[in-house]
Amino acid sequence: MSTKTTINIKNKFDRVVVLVDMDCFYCQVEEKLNPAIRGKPIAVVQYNPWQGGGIIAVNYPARAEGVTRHMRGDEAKQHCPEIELPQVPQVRGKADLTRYREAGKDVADVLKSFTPLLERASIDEAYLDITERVLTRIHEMNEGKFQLRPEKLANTFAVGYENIGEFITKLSNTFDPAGGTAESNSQERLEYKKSDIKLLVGASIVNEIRAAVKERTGFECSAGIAHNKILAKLTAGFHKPNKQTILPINSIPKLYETLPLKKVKGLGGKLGDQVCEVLKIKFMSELVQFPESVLQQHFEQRMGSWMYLMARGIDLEAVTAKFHSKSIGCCKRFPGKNAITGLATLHHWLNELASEVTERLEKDLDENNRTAKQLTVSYSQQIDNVDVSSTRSIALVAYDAERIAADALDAIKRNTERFFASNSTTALHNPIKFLGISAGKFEPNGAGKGGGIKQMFQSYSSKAANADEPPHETERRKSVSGETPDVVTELPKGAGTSKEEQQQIEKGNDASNGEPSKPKGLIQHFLQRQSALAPGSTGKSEETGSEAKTASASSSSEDVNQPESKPKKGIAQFLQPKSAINKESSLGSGELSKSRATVESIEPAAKPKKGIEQFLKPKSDVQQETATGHEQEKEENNNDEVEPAPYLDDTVELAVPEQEESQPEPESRMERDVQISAPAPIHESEDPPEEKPSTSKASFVERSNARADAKPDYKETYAEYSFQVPEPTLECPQCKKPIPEHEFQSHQDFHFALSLSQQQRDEFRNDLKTKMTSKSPLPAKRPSKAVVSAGPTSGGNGAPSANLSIARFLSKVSPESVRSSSAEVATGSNSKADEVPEYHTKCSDCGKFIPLDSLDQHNDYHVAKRLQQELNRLEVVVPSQATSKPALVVVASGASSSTKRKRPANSSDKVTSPVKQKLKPLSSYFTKL
DNA sequence: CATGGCCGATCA
DNA sequence: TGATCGGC
Repeated sequence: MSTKTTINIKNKFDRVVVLVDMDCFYCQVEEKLNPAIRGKPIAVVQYNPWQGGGIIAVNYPARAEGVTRHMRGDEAKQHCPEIELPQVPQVRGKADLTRYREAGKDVADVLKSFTPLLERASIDEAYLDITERVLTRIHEMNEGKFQLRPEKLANTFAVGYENIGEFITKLSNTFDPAGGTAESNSQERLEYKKSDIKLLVGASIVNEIRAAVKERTGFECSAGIAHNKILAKLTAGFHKPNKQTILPINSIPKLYETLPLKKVKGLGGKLGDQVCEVLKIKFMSELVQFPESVLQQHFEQRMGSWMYLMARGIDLEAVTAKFHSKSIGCCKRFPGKNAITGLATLHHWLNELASEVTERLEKDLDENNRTAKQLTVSYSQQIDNVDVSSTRSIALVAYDAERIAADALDAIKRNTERFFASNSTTALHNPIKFLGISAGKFEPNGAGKGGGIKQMFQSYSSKAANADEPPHETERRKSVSGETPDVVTELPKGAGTSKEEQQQIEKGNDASNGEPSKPKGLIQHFLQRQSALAPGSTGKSEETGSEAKTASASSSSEDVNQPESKPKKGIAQFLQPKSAINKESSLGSGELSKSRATVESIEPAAKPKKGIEQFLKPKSDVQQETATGHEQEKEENNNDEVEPAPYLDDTVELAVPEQEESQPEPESRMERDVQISAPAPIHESEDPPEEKPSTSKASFVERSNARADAKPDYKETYAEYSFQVPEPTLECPQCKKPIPEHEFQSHQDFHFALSLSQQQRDEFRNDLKTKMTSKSPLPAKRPSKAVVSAGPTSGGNGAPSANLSIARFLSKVSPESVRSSSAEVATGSNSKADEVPEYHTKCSDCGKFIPLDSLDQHNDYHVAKRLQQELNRLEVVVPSQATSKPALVVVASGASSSTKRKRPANSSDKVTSPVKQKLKPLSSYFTKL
């Protein structure tokens, strides 16, 4: 229970696991926030003043111009002068990510509406187990209630195939004369085929999911669809942005041949280096030769087993329902001369950090009905030019910023011998270069009786001082941890699932769990025929309490395996046996399939080595495309993304994927079905007539495939939404401009913000300055509840946060003066001048040209910086000692090689796409141990 | 001076 | 529990 939940190995390929990954998420968020920059090259930057700020996200237009992460803003401008560089908002002197967190939650909400089996992996990534939905859909297909039409698979790719049509063709072949050896072999192949069909059907669902995300949030994402989390994650990266990729089982071996081991999720760091070094290998494919015992002996038991299975495409980790973070924290670095050298400064920053966590904790309390019980303070100090980091955990007794800050300070003091410099009561002995505060160990609150959540909080925070039990320990708690029968996925402890959420999860579990025999008879219609053998029903989930948790997986295998006779239609028809022509032959990979027990005893089935190779090989040239290729056209299309969807006829070809030589049988049922549905609206966009003469020969998928690899054409892939009607606009009563409906509210905020008096901001600044000169960084105690409403809150830390949501609009100057001042500046934008032009003005402090709408933030930066330096100066200077050095000296930097956390040096080598490179014969895999 | 904040997992 | 690592 302490470790991760895993499924039974019998179900290793039974799940449909999806990783949804938002494309350059921060950029999209900024784009949505500021429509004026939509479609332009964008890089999101934080801490602007130094070298243009550090880039933390780059959108695809900017990537096409060579802009990368790791660059500073200035450098990006050199590569791409027209680039927009929106900043991460700063609050309390540090980057504030709430904007992105909220956007991420919006996305997650949409995802959750598709399945409760959602695991948020980061702010912009989530795993979904959609096995249940897939089975349902397959059932519907068999009953003729759903048709898998080509447009359902727009922007879908399959690893190892030229296009999705080829993959479908492959699946529709009823028998594989190819490898045609042992029965067990064909049995296995049959199982694989069933599994991969689930992926295909899953892809249609994922397309709907992504469309829903786009529709409801405006954000685009990519997805990987595979049988487990690791592979789904890996696969999601093969085609982006705004596309999705399937990883069929039989494509795994080939993929692995060119896949550097270090690209696999748990192997990206030191461990991966070690593995490569010890085993003298580089690619995933080379891993398969080592017995489990050897791997275990080199890399720990658990890890060894994991690697052993991963080498065979197996990852048993379940997708667990996890929506909320288990901890809420924030931190800040103080590099170089920014290191904290005085008590007051330390106190100041602890307060800032504590304020932020408190604010977020209160919000979390409201939303999730839980309270954190533990506080962890982490910090690093420089001792003899070496960074030493420490963390201490203490009880979190109240959601009170000052209390938290005080406790944190106390913890640091307690754990630091020689905290103060000699002879001083304010100057620190060791400069602090990093500070972090994090709250965790959440426990659910009782369902507040009658009262609102706020009362609950107050009662808690007031009595918490003595008792550290929350007011009511409750019945809800039981349902979470206790009695739920065999859960699919265990709920994270302390995930204070509130309200409907809990029910939803449980419902999901029931659904997947409680129905062992669902609608039977699914795809086997078209499969069963040639497989006279009764597939031994795979294990059910009941066995092994700790395993087999993913009931979805087990039930799925059940379903598929039920022999069944039913009126056919749906996919049965769709994928009906087409006559012989299957070009691809065997796809071996015997190893992949066997469970651990059996694997080692299996002979390396001599497989014909053509098979996979054959359809994997071409395509290489496509990805060679240089970034400069399709630039111009992109620029033009930029802001009028909505285009008619020509190429209707292309969709038809989905069913008739172009094959090198033999044309697919025109008579095939599959094709007929597809043609019938062809007139439906499609999701593929226009296609410039440059490659592959656009005769009906090249299928649309193929072209879009090329597209995918040729970066500059990212635009066209946005097409799946291109048939959407343009959003209606409303005229703004104030400025008379047409505003897209969904922007209207924020546009109103814009005017509201402008109308706010400037003095409000000035008060804040004055307040800061006051604190600075009075050397009292501690704000007056503020109400325990986070300030939500605006209004001239009297100073303190509450003020900036109150303005946060509209901060970016606040301007020192009135709208009129904005316009008039525009003359004196260079406008960085080249765009159509009629929409919200960008004005810059010169900062009196650093001389840089700053966009007006971020001038205040910029000024705040200087103020905060001065505050910090002033504090440091006062403290360093005060005591008698500490002397000879000028105020801010701090340590000769030295080589500072001491910095921990170095990054893998070669993070640059990329695996663009699996296929590529010269390959060893397939047989090299099955040499077995 | 310099990816900067994050978050989670693992191992002792 | 704390130190460290991995990854976004």
